[in-house]
Amino acid sequence: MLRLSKITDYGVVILSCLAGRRDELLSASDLAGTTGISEANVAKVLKAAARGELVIGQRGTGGGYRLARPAAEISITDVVEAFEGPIALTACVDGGDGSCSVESFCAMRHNWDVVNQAVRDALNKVTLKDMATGRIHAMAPIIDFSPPGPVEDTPEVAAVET
Amino acid sequence: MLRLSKITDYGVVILSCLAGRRDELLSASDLAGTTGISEANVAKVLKAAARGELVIGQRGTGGGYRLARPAAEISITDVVEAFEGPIALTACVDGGDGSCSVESFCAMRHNWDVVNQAVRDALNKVTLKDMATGRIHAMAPIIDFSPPGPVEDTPEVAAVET
DNA sequence: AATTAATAGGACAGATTTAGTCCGATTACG
DNA sequence: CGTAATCGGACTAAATCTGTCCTATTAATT
Repeated sequence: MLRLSKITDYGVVILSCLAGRRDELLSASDLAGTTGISEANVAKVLKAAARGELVIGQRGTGGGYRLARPAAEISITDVVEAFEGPIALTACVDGGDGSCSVESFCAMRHNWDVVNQAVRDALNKVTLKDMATGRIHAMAPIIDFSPPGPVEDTPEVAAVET
Repeated sequence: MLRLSKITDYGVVILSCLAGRRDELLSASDLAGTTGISEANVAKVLKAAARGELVIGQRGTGGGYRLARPAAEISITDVVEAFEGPIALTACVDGGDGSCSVESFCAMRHNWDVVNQAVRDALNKVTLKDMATGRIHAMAPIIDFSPPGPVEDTPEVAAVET
């Protein structure tokens, strides 16, 4: 079901919370209070986020965390990839090792790559700022795969060939 | 990493294989031979696919499976949802039960819904026929969230408001 | 009628992954 | 020097996934 782990789920909530308070240092326990997530989990999430360079931690008395970049420049793709690694819907993607038992079928690999890219791009269009404040109103996600011919309904096609 | 379970992964391979041979009855062991997936797993996948009404099983001698619909009418969304249930990136979606500890933050729920829909739509554009034979060439997945204004670059916007 | 080839449904143990907690080390401020 | 924080990792329990097997059921063939 394309599930995200809870850590990532928490991450989006916590980072969105930080997004609203740019330039403020919020401690893990502050954020635990605000979000209702247990302090231990908030800490875990923030440590991971710091490693992923999404937030910057300030140690010591009065320390805390703040976003490493403006909220509008951190996408859901960034967050998801920081917590869960590269976005890929199938195991049959990264390094071309022989993990796929049936090489003949791996013409599909190319197609998966493109599908993965589409998902990545979709998530990339939503930023922490949107999650925190905005309201996403509509989307027109289009995967065009008409072989050589003209594009069906989107005039501007971002070629994603791998 | 937005991982699909292996069963679903197998499912796409196996169903794509069936997609090439419309109107033929292929047994589980046939497909195991073709795909290199163990017979037990192929059987498991096909049983699930039959329950999900993606394929139709014919019992008895000479029996086997065939796609329930033309390959071009079965999307990756269909397959994924058949094997893994509804596509949703966060737990905070279905039935509005109070599983989300922080109601105040669930303004995000709306945004997640839209993101989920975008992913669903992206996967919906790829069919088993494409996976089996075609080559997806490009995609332009767009999530537009400019609040009230006109759409950025796609003229035809499928309004996805929940 | 018996046999055989196939799907249908589910039970099951083992392996893997995830979730949540906790402890010690490090850093910075007063 | 003590306190308040981040940082890094270890650890256990729970949940999930994987792969296999067993037993029905169904249909064609002999």
